[in-house]
Amino acid sequence: MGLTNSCDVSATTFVIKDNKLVKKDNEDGFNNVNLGAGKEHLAVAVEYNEDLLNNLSNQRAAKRVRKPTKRYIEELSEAESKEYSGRSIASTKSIGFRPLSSKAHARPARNVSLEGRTVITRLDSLGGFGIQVPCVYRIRRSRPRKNVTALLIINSEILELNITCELNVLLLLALTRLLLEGCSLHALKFHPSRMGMTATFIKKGFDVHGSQMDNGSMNKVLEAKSTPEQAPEQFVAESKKETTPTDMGQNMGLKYVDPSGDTSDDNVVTVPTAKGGFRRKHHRAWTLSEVMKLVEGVSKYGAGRWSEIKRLAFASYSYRTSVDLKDKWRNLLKASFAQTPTDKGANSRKHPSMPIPASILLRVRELAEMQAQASLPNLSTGKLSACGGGSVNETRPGYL
DNA sequence: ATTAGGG
DNA sequence: CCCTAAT
Repeated sequence: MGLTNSCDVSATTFVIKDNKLVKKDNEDGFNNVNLGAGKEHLAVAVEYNEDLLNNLSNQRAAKRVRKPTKRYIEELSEAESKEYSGRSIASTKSIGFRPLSSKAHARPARNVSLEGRTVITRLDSLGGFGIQVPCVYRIRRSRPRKNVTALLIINSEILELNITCELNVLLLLALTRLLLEGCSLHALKFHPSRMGMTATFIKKGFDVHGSQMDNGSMNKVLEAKSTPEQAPEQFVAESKKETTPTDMGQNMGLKYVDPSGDTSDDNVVTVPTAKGGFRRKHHRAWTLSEVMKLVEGVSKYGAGRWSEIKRLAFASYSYRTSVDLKDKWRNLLKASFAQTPTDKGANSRKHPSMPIPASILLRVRELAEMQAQASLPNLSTGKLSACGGGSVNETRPGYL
């Protein structure tokens, strides 16, 4: 199984030989792992940081004070990369598949303990197999900050796979299925694309080096696509149907199903950073319905309960994070209180985005005042202002 | 993991 | 929208 990582880290190639996983260009050492046979004990787990037990927060009485923000990236990236390369060199073997102790067995448990580490997982049924996936799959819009270590546990053999966050779950699931189906892999290729990462599984018997990839006439090529904004649950197994009837089941892939019908571009623009570097910035214009949902959410659950609102009102919008909601609310607030006057340069734009209906801004203002009241232990028997709905300060300061 | 704020 | 600091 040739695993060619064309990403940012080093490329390593693996090949499957007689049910053994063999590192391609370095045939010695650790890397013979039995991949064949049995389907019973299989688990896919992804390690995740666990030092956090959510504290129920008390009332935030005063404004949180913050240390002067230390600006990130370049300064830090150097240190980070230094650390990373150091570690990487120290354990070159850990790049790619690596067998670990086979202590951990499998009866699907909530936590899998491996060499002192505890992996917190959730049992998930995918394609009829018991597969453990991380409890929390944080969706990051951009490249994951750091790699995570994924563990593949097959027949008591444990493979460690270092890949980047967004990619791992998907790939592991796809790979797992392939292995369970008894499909012998010959190679696994990764190729980054605009929309994320694409992995191609090549069935055994296909000589990658000898022929062209796109030729693939009689060869089974399986694909798995990963987009940073997609959650694993949104993938469904799919049969590719281009096989002879007898080959059924050997040809499968994973296909993404976008709930919002948005399979397309994510509007990424690169903006220069203060330190001369660049960073990517996504933009997704807020639609009116999104704004309304946000307002509704705030009215129901209260401003500040962003994760709640996200879960309950924005479940279908994978790209709106709780932070996005918070930011948008802040903007709405600003807009709703922005007093009228002379629309500034805003409307001089060519295609001014649709202004937020005054009614909504009004609602925002009401909610804002309401919540402000609620959080303050008012001394004056707070019957003072009942959030008078009649105030009319019509403006159009806000835009979607 | 979540939330508040600054940029 | 992105990023960090504080919870």
